[in-house]
Amino acid sequence: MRWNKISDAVVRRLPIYLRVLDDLAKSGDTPLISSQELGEKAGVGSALVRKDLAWFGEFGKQGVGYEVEYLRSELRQILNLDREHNVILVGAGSLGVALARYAVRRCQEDESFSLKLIGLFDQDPDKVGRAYAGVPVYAMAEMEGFIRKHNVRMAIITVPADAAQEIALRLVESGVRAILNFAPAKLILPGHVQVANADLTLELQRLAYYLPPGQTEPQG
Amino acid sequence: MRWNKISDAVVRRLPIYLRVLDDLAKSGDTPLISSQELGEKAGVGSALVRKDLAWFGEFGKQGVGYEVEYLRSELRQILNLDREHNVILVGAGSLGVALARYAVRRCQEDESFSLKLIGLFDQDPDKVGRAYAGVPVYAMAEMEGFIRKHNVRMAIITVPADAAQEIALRLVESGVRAILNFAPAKLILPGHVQVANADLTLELQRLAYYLPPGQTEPQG
DNA sequence: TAGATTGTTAATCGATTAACAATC
DNA sequence: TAGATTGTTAATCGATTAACAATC
Repeated sequence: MRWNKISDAVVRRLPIYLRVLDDLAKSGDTPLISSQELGEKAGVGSALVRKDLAWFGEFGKQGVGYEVEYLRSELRQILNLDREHNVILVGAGSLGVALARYAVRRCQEDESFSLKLIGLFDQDPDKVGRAYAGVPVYAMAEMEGFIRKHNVRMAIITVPADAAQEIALRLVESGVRAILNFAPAKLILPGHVQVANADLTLELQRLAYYLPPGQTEPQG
Repeated sequence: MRWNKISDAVVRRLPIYLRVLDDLAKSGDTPLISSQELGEKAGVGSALVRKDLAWFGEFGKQGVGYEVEYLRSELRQILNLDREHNVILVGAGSLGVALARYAVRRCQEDESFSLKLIGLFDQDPDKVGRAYAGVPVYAMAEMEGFIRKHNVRMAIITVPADAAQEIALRLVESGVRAILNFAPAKLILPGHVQVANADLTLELQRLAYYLPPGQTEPQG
């Protein structure tokens, strides 16, 4: 199956639906769910739920709803989460290592996670050869070979902002197609590469907008 | 100044513009910038740049452009980044600690960051009393008092998913108005509270959609 | 059958882009 | 003045919601 031009807004909601279905499947409460209920749990209108799903097929039954297990399995296929993907992380600083632990734990606990972190990369010779959460740290020079050897298509970038663009280009040239970027920098990459920005600074600064402009010091 | 109904999409771009202006101010290359250039550096159309800024005032000069320093200072005011905000972080696990280090470093390096992490909170009695990146860890029981005493309006949540909702409610009841949530859980909170979700799992799963459905194992 | 809920079309809403008069 | 670029209005584009016939 290949779907032409599904909008990014739609794709963004699919993992949310999947999470709801995963929880439901785990609890085993109900074998069926309506677009109404699924919408409520996902924080989305019921019409939008139906429309999103309808892009990919007819998964429901009129008058009945959606079979939880069936829809779950379909969503996993659509998201390519029915098989594992090898992932690497570049930049084994404290954030990188923390994310590595997080990803490894997630992989163990969550059946739908489907992403396997198989290598960390770092400049620092002291870190190379070590391992965090069971994932070895390799030297930057080995990166391209490693990506090709293990068919890595997804990477996480946690290097400083001024190194991010260069690293991203090296990743892409070696075959990486999707990047989760934590560096506070805009990556300029070919259109066939998907980038998700996890720029904490931007998020925090944006939140500050909503803070009432009052005193910051203690009132007492 | 108070602006009624500025859309979230607009607010989201303001920190991006600010970052461009900060870089420009630091390099000192040019005292003026056009909406065209600013747009290019921010990854946004020039018309949209002008429209976004026009919501808040008339900051440019026809035929000339925008004064970098002036626009920068206006944006900082609009985003409430012209004064420091006290921030706490709940959940001093490896991710929490890594984010703490990140925030502290950011605060030292980046003049426009304007957020000061003043406390970590954790359940684990072994962690309470310690400090990471110079920020002390407090017991959960002290949280409400601390928030009120230090007038904390913003918080970062890095606790496990099943604890997130309860923690969020406690934060909000004590006066927190903006939350950056790393827990993979949808927070249900009163409308006056702004939540930014940094749900890594959702981002990674969404990226998997774009991976070509080929073999995951080495081709060799 | 009667009641419920899907898949889909049409209507609405909101955000982005194009265009241009105003003006520096 | 002539050239450039803003601020703003109108046109376009896309995403969400409402409504309903089809059908389980």
